[in-house]
Amino acid sequence: MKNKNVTIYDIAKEANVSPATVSRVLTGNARVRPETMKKIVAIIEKHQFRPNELARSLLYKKSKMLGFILPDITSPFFSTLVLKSESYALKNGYSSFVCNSMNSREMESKYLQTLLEKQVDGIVFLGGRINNVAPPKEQIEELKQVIKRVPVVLVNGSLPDLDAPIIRSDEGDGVKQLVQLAIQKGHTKIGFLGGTIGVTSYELKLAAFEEEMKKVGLPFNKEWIIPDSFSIASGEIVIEKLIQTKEMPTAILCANDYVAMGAINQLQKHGYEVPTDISVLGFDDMYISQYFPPGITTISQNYERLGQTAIEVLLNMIEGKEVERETIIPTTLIHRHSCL
Amino acid sequence: MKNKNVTIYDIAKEANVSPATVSRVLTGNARVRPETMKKIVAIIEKHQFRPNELARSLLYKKSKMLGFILPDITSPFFSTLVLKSESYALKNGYSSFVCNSMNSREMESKYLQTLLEKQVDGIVFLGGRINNVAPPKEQIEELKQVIKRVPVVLVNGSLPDLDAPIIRSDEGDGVKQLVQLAIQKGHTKIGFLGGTIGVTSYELKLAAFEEEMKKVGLPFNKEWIIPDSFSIASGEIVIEKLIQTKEMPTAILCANDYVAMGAINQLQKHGYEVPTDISVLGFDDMYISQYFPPGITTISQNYERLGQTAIEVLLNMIEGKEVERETIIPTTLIHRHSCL
DNA sequence: CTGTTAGCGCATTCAA
DNA sequence: TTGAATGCGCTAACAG
Repeated sequence: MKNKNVTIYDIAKEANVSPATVSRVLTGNARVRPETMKKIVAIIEKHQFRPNELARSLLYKKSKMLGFILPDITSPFFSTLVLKSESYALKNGYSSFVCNSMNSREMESKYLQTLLEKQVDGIVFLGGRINNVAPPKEQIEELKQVIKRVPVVLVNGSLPDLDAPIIRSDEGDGVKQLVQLAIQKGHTKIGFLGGTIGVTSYELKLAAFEEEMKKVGLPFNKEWIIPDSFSIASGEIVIEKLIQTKEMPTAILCANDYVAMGAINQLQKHGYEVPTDISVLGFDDMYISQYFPPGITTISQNYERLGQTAIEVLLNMIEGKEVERETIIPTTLIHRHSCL
Repeated sequence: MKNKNVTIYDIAKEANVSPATVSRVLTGNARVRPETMKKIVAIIEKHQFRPNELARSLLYKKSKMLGFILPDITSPFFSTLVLKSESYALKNGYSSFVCNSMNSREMESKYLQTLLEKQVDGIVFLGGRINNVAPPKEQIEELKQVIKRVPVVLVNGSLPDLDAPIIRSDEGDGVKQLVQLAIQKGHTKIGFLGGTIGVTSYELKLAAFEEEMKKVGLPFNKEWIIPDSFSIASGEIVIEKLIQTKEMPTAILCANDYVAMGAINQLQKHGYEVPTDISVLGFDDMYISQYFPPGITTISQNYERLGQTAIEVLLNMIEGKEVERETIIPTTLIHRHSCL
């Protein structure tokens, strides 16, 4: 069986001191006579004693734990963001719970409760309900209750009438950069493919696309706006539909790099070469994108800054400081070879 | 400021009962008069009261928390595995800490300590030091100390002389299936590319490759064994080297799908068509692999079973049951179009 | 069925 | 500089 857990009492007894003194050397919050200290430290080492953080948390009313709620860690966007955030949180002494909701609202609720019960000091919410254009009232209400108890930050999303700080990358501006690039390369017939209707990341990008197209006086052809979802398979589907149209665009913006990959594949199956016959632009700059032939021209979200800022804001809230209601992280155009 | 946390004492006072009674309705471990129950439940609802799990953990000496130590959640292998594991853990009432060590031994050590202090009930260790063929003694020793305090399972790795259960997928058999497939397609000149020397996943696969080649009496040409690492870039590098050899193989096994992708790209740059000129076989069956032209023939590790089994074994250990020292999960050949 | 008490491991008063 | 006592929030005896 496992070692019975050794506590400060055991250490104290062995050192012939009181538990309080052991606690003092552990925290360093009070002076201890050097010899006593040395003796205690030796015994701590000997037993490989580590203080029970749970007990401390109970006392301090601070758990030094953060929760992340996200749809699916398997998606490069979320995994990269979590990686950066977690690393920054650790630097500040916080451990991270990762909760995959699988995009289910019930799971989100369950995890919200669990995180509350575990007494996390803060929650980072990504995707899911905060990406819905019209979320049900109960879902908003639930989160409203949560933020009364623990600080929450929203990344790349929002919820109407919810007073929680938002950290988001400038997706709209990213789309505009893409449109500008296409125009600069001489394209005038530009489509927008993929993305899920009702999901903010799609609606936002589409709105920016329409705005930019109209601003520069280019035709906004509804036939070339074909939503579906954000997967590779979706990219294929969307090309099948595009091919049915009277006329093909010469450049297409895709809702993300997955859609772009599916699109490129499917275009080639139909004999279109990318970028010579048609230019394809992505979004997100996933790890594979630079290698996916011919190399996808895309927008990089600044994951490091996005993650770090989210944690920064969250920690500030935890410390009771005032924080920005919304922080926008710029996006960057990555030139590669899928746009000519 | 935040709501002062309400406790069972507050609930008890408001309901004119003792804290113990409130606790009883919370746990359901003892009968409570229906009316009392109703009253208490109402007050709990009213305050949205949730019991402090930290306090419970302190009492039960069980935190219902699990820790995962892994190099990098951004890698599809790890993220998929974590996703499956976490979901299964949750079904059993456990929350999951995810710790990205970035393949640094110091980070692994730090996280090990943190997890111990947080009183996790068990640890899943993936990659990092347990994937080294010859790890330093201190690293083994450290883990030996850890397993004295908390159950640990090792996934797809091991540490000499460490008494911790191992769950691994049958990588060796996977390689053999690949070799068999190549032979069946008429190949006799087969190479093995990518992978990092000194990392078990490479050494293991290479050994299986050599064994199988010799078993069927095929030439084991050392020129066609070119290690590097497990990245896409590595696949490109490795092809550059392969092209320098006197003679090209007609089929290559790659250490994983990333290497295969890089290899396919680079081969095409040199005018080799996959699979008509050369067959390329991968390993891991990542999400992109089916879409990466021409569709990568590869080996799927059964992530769901791998993850679930790891958690199962860990939970059994936590409950003090005897467990298998080693569990092997079979791998599956996925036929696609990169092997002709 | 319900209340009282004690203790999980720790840090912090307050005295000495 | 050190020790004794207290309480963080909860549950499990033990009485009643």
